[in-house]
Amino acid sequence: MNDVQRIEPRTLKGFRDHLPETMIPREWLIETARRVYRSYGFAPIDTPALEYLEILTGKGGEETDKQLYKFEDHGGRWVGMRFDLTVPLARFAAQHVGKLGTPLKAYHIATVWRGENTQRGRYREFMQCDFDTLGTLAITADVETVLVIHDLFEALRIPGFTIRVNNRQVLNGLLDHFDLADKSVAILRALDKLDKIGADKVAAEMHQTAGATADQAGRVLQLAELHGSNQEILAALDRLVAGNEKGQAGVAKLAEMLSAVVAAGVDEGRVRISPSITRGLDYYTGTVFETFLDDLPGIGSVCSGGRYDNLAELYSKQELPGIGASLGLDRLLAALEELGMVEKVQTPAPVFLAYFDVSRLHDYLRLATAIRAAGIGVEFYPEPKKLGAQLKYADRRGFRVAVVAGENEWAQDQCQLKDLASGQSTTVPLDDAPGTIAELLKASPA
RNA sequence: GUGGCUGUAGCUCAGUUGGUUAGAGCACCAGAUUGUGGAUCUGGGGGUCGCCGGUUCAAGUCCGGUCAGCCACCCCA
Repeated sequence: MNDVQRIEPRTLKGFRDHLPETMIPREWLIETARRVYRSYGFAPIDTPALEYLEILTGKGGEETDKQLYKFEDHGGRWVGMRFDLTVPLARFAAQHVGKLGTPLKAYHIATVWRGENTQRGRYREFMQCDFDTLGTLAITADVETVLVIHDLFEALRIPGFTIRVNNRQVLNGLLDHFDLADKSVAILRALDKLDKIGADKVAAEMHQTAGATADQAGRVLQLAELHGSNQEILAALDRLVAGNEKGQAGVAKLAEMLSAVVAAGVDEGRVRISPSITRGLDYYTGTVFETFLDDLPGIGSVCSGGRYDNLAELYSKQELPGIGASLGLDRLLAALEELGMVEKVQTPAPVFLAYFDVSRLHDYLRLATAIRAAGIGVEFYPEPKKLGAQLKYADRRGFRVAVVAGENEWAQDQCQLKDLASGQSTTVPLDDAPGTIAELLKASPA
């Protein structure tokens, strides 16, 4: 029995186990996202983890192809594990839009895989909570996307967050004007680093990778470096894109979106026009979003997305523009943990039932059933250990109420209800227990 | 993928120029208190010093490799 060959238990780099203390808040995040998405009429969908490799390659850019987990399956097919949820959604929509019709509003909460180097809040396996609107170019969809992000972070009770928005058309318009349109990916990528490496280095990179002249780089940077209130930035953008049709359209959309969002009741401070936000993925065409936590901007965007009007054309002749965003569940959770906003509750059931009088097993089980029938979760301790030890366990695991019943209580058809936070206990008739517990839980919400 | 830092008990960490049987706090288990937790005291269990190899009479300590974590680049949720 002791001479078996033991295998070291371990997990792959970037892949993690999830213990109850993190899985409980994780599920809460998922449930909250689900609730908010549904409240806007988004319907759940799911797609396979594996796709034909050709579906996944070349849609997000060179870099994403490098990070893709791919292999040959047992049938000799080249397959890849989904890298995000947007590309599979585009395939899904192309395949099923005939049946589902448009506009198609869907949410998708699932795991994705990227074979890149790990860091805090960056894993090789992580969960995204996407919601998307397909089949409409209307600005309403862009507006709603911001509203959903806003409602989501409000529902998550996150006090400080900022949704940064931009529109790629603004910059692309300028690049058309310079005949640099085909280099827009390289330009945007360089621009995205503005906050980190500064204007001089960005200009140098633009020259090197996109062949932009110093004057052109300067004009682009001038646009990206704008700061001030949303209105000031919009006014400045307006001047910079004067005479450029596409750029003007982009600025107009930004303005229209912002005013609609404010009209819908969003505090304008939550939404900031940020001309340097461009997103690294190649498929975005218009509006783009990134959401940062004010207290932990360094961890990066926790909810990003944008408009991708051409993505589905790779799979279908039908026009299928889309817009959506993705909550980075695992990154957000890592951030909340670091900010001390994750409560260390280790039990999903609020009530603890001590096993005390061995001869009354059936009575304990009946009592537990009655409490559960009232919609309250109960954990029954499996062993008739010393009461003190059981209460200690209940305390450590974060139960709110302990139910204690021994020989004396059973003899009188009663039980003791103990509020574990205050230490106060009351004795009630067995029949009243579920109701009284409900009141106790209501009186001291977790 | 590249570079830097780190890796000793479940957790946070000590460990002297290499030198007996590797320690502490917290956590865990038992008891003091045979029906009442979060306090105190006493006792107890738990360590292939990440892993593999090398140098040495001797390696937790030095060297190489490897795996993992963190940081930067890159990119991104």
